Amino acid sequence: MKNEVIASQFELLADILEIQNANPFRVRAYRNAARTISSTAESLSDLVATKADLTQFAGIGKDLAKQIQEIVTTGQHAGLEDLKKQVPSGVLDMLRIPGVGPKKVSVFFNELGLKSLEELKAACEAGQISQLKGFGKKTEESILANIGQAAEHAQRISIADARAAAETIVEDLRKLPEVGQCEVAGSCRRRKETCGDLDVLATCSDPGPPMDCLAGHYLVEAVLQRGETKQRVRLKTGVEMDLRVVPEESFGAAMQYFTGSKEHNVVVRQRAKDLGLKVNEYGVFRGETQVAGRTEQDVYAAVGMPWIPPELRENRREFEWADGGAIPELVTIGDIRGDLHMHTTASDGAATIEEMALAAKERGLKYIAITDHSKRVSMANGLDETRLRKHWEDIRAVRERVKGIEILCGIECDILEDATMDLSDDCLAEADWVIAVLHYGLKQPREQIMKRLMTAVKNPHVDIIGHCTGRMIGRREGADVNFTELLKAAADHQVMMEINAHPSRLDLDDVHAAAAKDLGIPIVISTDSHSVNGFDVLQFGVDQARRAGLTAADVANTKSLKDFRKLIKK
DNA sequence: GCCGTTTTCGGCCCGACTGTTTTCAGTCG
Repeated sequence: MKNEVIASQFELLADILEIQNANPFRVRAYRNAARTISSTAESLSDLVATKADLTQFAGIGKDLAKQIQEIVTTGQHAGLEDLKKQVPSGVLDMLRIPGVGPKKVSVFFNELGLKSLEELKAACEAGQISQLKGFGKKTEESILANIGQAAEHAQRISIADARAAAETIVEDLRKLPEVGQCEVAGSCRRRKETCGDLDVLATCSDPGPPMDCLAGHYLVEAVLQRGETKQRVRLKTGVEMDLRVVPEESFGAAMQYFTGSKEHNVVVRQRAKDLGLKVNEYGVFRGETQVAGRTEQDVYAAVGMPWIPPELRENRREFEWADGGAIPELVTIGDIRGDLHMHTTASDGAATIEEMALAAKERGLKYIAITDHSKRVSMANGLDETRLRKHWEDIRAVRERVKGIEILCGIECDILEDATMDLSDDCLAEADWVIAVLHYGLKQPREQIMKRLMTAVKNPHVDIIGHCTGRMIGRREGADVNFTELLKAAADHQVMMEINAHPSRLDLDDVHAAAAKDLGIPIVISTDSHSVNGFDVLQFGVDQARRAGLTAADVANTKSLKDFRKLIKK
């Protein structure tokens, strides 16, 4: 059972308890637990099987440990099943309507007996909602206007789309003479792989000009809220953006506050409280006196901490590192010297070997591996052994012509559904660099997926596992991988792990890349380029590595080719 | 429901905006 399955049961439990007006701290305990569980690299299923102590995890106590055990061993949660009988799922759907929360849903369900979005819509149209105490016409209209959004799936956008939109708007706001500083905050600044909404901060003595600029921006569809300091808009892509305008002396505090994550900030504010201080978006205060706020460095210093890179602000290990006085010096894009996953016209790429090599050289790379598809990926014109050997000859010929960059003869070899490799060992043995990947049969049961991955890891010629789960973010789930088993085997067999930099893959994710690092497994950040522009995605892979707390020393392709080769097992 | 070098009980982060109200509750981030 995947950790996400357990986490989603706790989320559901929290939703129902909220509608039932349960103790809000109890609700939060369930949400915290859900978050902890889904961001844990180890499989709770496996931990339960080995009778490990689950209370080792923050936010999991005796009671929740027992509940997890029940879910894992019986496949369900009896308490949750009871609660689901009391609150129909259609009632929970109402929580997804913007502006509608548990209190309002509770009134709709308990006083009007509404059990679905359809019934709620009909009640609004009949004017029943505005008759309720504490409700008025505006609420009724707002529900009607927003109920459609609840029916759709809450869509998060990729970090690539998020950055493109947010950075465009920030650049335009900065052009205003009245605006001082302007920056992207929120999950986009933390480089989370997807963003639910966007946050932008600006300093300006008068919030009017930046707000007017945003309201009239070509990317903006509608203004949803506008107050003294905060404006909320919906972009034409459907994603919402908050603009906050703050004074200069509060900019650092506002950046800290609105970069989040929420969980990180809870800890920061708790620590401030312990020191007799209060942290809000305007600064750090002792009583009425502001003691910090102009820069983020000042804010962290005031609560006794070094500045923490935004990518680490998830309340995972950053506080432990800060307390130890050693925040890791995270890898940067400038550290990357080689790219070890790319395609050419030999399979499904758009550029020739030479064009890719020249483009890579122009970007300052010192070495690359050409890794076209193997024959199983027929759709992508994958190579059989005869074509592959000819392709490698072509690569060697390009080596002679293009100087100043080293080119490895590689292959992206499929791990077939029956747990054999798509190419023979003899063929793989001739390669400089072998990436093993899953493309097909991603929905196979966990046992078979693991059998396939273990075949690859144990193969003497496989150097790295590429885009480990095969997920496409927002489009399809990845394979059910037992990471504890896989990473241990990779460490034992000297197999590296890839962070695929494509924004819809970013696989390994941050949590599993951190787990790989802990085991000493070299990580390679690769672009999986299919054209000369494909190299542009490198930053997203580096960002994922930074979120995992990786330094340049943890990333194999920051090394010279000579030192990189020492990490290859053969 | 979790958690504890002031604790096993009594805490659990903080403020803006909206809509409904005459001072605040609900929602959101």
